Amino acid sequence: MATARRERYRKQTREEAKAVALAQLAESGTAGISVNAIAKAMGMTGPALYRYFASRDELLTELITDTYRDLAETLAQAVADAAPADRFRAMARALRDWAKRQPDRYLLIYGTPVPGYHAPPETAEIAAGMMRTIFEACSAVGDSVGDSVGDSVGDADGGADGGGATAHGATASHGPQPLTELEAELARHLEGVDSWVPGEQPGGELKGRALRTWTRLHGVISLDVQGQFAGMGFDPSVLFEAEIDALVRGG
Amino acid sequence: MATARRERYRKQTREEAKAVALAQLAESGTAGISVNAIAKAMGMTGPALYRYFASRDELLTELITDTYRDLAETLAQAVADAAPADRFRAMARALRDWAKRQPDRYLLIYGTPVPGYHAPPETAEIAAGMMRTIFEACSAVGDSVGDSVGDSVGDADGGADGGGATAHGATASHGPQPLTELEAELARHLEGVDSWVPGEQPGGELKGRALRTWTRLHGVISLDVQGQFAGMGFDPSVLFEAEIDALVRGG
DNA sequence: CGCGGTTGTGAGAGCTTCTAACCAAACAAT
DNA sequence: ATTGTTTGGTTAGAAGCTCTCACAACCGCG
Repeated sequence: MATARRERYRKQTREEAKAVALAQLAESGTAGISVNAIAKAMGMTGPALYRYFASRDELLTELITDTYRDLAETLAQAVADAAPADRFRAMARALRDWAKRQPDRYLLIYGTPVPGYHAPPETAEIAAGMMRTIFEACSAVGDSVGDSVGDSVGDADGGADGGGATAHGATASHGPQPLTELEAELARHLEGVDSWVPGEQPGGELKGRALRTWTRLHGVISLDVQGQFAGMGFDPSVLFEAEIDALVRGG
Repeated sequence: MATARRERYRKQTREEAKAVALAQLAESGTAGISVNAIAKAMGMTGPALYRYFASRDELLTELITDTYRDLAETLAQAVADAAPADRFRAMARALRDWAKRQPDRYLLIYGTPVPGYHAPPETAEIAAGMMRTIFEACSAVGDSVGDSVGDSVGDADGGADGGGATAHGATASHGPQPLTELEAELARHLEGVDSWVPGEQPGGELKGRALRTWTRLHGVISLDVQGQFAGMGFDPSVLFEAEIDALVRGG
């Protein structure tokens, strides 16, 4: 542990740079993040920062993975802290609260993808972890309410082929972008989730419920965060709560 | 009529520039749109284009309003063409088809807002028109199914104050950004919609249904278009249809 | 102490938006 | 037909960006 000082200092300035970048993101959007400006704000010249980040994209990537991790942890924490009966609501509200507290970071991961940027493998892993948390919360709602209606969303239209290499083949056929390694990774993680939920068939009811939960919550959160509700004369949080209720009722 | 040639030519090159910009958008995202590159592709130097567009932002704005108009017309057309009983499904499918056919344009209006960009007044007007179409489709679903359950989403939490200057005051209090004229305009249009639907109270059941329709459809479409479903081993269109069913059933 | 890797600097290439000055062609009017 | 004005295009240049390179300064280790 001799030269640990160097590394500590290095990590420290990296962290500082990311903090400044986050501030720039908050006030000027993704495109407002400038390596030069960050360096200047830190009291050094532009090219110096390239000793710490290979490129602007690498900095953005790190910002994104950090954000993913933060959100995933927040959600998991909310679920862990809540009583089993409240887990679903706790998860949903934690998601919205987090997004409203830092809209730019929400848009950073769920907004328009950065031009040349392609998500690194770590992202898929963390995203899968988040899906796991949502699954957990969804299965918790079953405990408190009972699985009521439940149309299977996964296997209607010649739907989700059984286990095994499911996602691999299926995705390659209809997916807009080619199947990358990270996506295969995510698929593996999701299969793990499928088999992890007791008594849950791949593509079954619970998966559909989790998917709907994800898309519906994202629907109101993303529109809200982007200000699309502005001037419409209603409280987005009321709409959000209504969606939670609908989901709990088993829609 | 005399100098109409000039204007015709002018409009023509503006249109050509926008077409090239759209092509650039499709392959490089929003940030990939470059005035210089467009001009070069049209066979002239960069600054020449500034005779036609005051700034890059103005070009983007025009792209956005065009897109809004296109989508609004597509939706309205789909609703008009369908039998009353099928109007809701037709509207929803038209929305998704349009988005899947040109993902970048969908993200252009519903993705992360462009850094410095602020929507022009026309946008609000067209957006209100789109909401009208959704309303129309939602009221049509009432004809074929009956209004079933229906929790009022607009007026729970001290909810939507009655008519008059509703949206104005309400939005200023909780909206993230300040109330601009265009937002007030949108609010007025929405109030018009409220009173336009026969027997509908402001903030009533139908408004909640339309809002939920919007957010849910956007939820699955936006995640799909951004490739967030990649590698998950299911068909997004099945999920979309399931959401349509849930909405029809009165969720 | 001295040696070596790490960190910072300034210069500069190549890109961007956008302004300024200048020139030519097309239209309008006397 | 010869003016004058408006419009479309050019090159030059400012200010910004990312990113590379060569060089100097420092910090820690032996």
